[in-house]
Amino acid sequence: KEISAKILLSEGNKSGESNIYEAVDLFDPTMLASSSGEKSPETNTSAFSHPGVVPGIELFQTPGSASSVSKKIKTQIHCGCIVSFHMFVLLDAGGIECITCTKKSFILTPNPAWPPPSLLLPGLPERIKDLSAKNWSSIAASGPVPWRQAPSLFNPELHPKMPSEFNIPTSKKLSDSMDKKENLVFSGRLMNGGLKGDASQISENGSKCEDQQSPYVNDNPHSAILKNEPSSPNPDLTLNTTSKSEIAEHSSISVSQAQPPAPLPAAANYNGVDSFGEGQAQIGRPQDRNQLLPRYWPKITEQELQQISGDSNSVITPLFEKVLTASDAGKIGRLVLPKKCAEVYLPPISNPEGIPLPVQDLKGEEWVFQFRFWPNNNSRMYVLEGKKGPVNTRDKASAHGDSTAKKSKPGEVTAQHNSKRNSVSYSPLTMNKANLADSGRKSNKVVENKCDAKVKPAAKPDIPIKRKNSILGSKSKRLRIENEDMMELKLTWEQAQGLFHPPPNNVPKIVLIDGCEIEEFEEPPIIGRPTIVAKNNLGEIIQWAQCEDCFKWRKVPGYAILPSRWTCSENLWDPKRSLCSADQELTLDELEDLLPSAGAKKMKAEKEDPDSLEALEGLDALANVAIQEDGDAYASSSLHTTTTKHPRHRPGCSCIVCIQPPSGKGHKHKQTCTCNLCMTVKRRFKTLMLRREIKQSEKAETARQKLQQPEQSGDDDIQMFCDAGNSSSSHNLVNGEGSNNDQSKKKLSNQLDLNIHPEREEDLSPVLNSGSITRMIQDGTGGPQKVKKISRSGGNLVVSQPPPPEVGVENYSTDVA
DNA sequence: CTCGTGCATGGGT
DNA sequence: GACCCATGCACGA
Repeated sequence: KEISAKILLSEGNKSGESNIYEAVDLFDPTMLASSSGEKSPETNTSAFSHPGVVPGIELFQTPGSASSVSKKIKTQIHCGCIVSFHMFVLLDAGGIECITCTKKSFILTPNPAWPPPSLLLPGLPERIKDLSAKNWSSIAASGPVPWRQAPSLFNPELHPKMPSEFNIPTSKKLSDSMDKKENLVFSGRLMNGGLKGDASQISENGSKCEDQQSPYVNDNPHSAILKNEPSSPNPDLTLNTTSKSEIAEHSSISVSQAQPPAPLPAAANYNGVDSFGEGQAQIGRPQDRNQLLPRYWPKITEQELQQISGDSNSVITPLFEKVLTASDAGKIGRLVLPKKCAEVYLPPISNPEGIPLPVQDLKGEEWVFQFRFWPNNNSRMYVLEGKKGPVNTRDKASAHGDSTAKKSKPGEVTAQHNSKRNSVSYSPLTMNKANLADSGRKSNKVVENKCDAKVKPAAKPDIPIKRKNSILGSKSKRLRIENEDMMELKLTWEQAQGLFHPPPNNVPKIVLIDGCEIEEFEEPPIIGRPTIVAKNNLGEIIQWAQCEDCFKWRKVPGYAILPSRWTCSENLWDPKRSLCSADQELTLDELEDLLPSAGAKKMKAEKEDPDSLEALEGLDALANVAIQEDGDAYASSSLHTTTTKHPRHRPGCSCIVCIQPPSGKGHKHKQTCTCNLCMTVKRRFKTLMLRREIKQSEKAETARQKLQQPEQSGDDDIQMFCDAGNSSSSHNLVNGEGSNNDQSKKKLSNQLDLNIHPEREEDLSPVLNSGSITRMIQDGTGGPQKVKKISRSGGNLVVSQPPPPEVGVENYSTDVA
């Protein structure tokens, strides 16, 4: 109830020499409490607790001292009357008139630029309607009124906007704008505080604002106006012809918007030059207000302005107003400024760093904001930074009804806020009503979030409010990884593990977690070329490494750590085979035995035991399934799938660590295991594979057609070697000898993996593509690009279908991704 | 672990 | 479809 942390910023001074932005805070717990008809401020201690009560900022300009202004204009005016400076209006057509004469002429000369009477209130001259209650009262009000209070009446630029403001919104428009407008409304209401009723109040909720309505709302406002009651507080003309309920039903926006509470003589004043008495001759920023969306138009009332200007001699020109969002009011201390507002009213900045912007609050306290921008989508986002102080101060004050400035703890405020909200502001009914709940939520969102995090459960709302941006909500899309991507991630990671070598001379610490031995190294691993570790005839540990150039496998000592790119020429240990021309020591069969690839295993398994093959596939797929299944935990599972560190895993866990023991020490689940987990995995894997096969057959068909094209079959410059890792693709082939191996060629021709969509790189089948650490090597010979996509996992090297020439190989790095 | 910063994202206009 | 802008979030201090 108590907070409208409205920050009012004033710009400039009379001379226009320097623009000093004045932050004026209208917050007044007492006022607000009374305005909302609620309890004393002491009991309403939270910030933004009222639904729809939102903070806002307004920017004002202070061109100069009011007193000097009044001297100027307290002279004879066009109509011949001599009036005080606050008793006149500036005419659309130019010139000024005293209030009395203006009233007469209103009736006689409606403004043709205005909307047809049908859009307005029947029976009222349009012009009078535009003279909102506030305007009117401003004009008519007694006491010092700054020059700028000659309202929009005399600013022709404002008029084109007016028709839209008067439009009775259709249902959608109404509802769309309801919440935002309500924010304004509430803001306005709170701004008004105990001052006067505001027509806009009614718009939010008929009942809610009854106690605050101006008498003119219910009574005959025409008479009020025609009577020219100086004390008339913001009577709202547009409300007069309808009952309150009707208003509440369908016209809140037009009400709140129809009469900008503080219509601005915008153009005449923004340059900081006192144009008073000089009509429209001095137009500093002619583009000003019309460039802004109406929602940024200042809504401050004259009374509020008076309050702000107060004793100071400055005259304040509202520039724009923004209802603070949650993030604006959050503890980050950043306030996003509407772009147009920033560009129109604030000093131009070219450096993202921005400039310091001195700002004064209502109490005269000075703050320095950093006015800056962020590049954003070829555009800019303007922000005020460093507002933490003022905002926190407001929080504190609002939370405790204490105007002394102390740093607040968001949590406190939050808790109070929430409990307040629960007890008063929100009920299911309320929340269902129009957009009220939305607006309320909006204003409260940041607080809610804080609450969730920091406040004891008791403070949680009774009514669960679905957090729009919950982790599972729309905002989490960035976190979502498509299943296939997950598999790719998992496999890629798995492959990457193969590139890691333990740091030399570093003895691992063996950690036992749930029976799994896990090696821990103090030093980070070395990323090197993956090799196949084996034993020679003497039982010594050796490694088989594949040459980057000729793809032949060379024997290197077990302790050797090879660079990620390694060729025969670097084979220091076997000079005989330090040239690519040298024969490969291993036969293909030997290599097949060596390679722990799924492909190789499967080829054998297929012959021996179809069932075990299925089990093998099932286990291979288990990781994928685990990832797919475990939606919430996918991140952790995908990240931990192949690491040997998984402190949280436990028996029964379907994560990869539980399924696959570290360092190839055998399966935790045997291939023939028929436990629930394995059976589930098998079952699901079958489904998965079935789907894939359907997909693949479609793609294969397409690919076959492509391959049958002459230019494709004749131009085989591109070869892609791609590892299927331990995926179960049966299309893959171990290629031990390179392309000059007849057998391989035969296999290659028969078993080309046709999963790749010939047209699109991203269409690579997950089975084939996933898990591959690819290396695209661009042939430097020019002409048709020769690409070899090589990838390995666990020493497995698989040849897959050559991609089409149009694949953008230039984009691929020649380094390991 | 918290906080600040800067950018990215995506819903809304 | 372009733009705005509220806010999420990665990253570094």
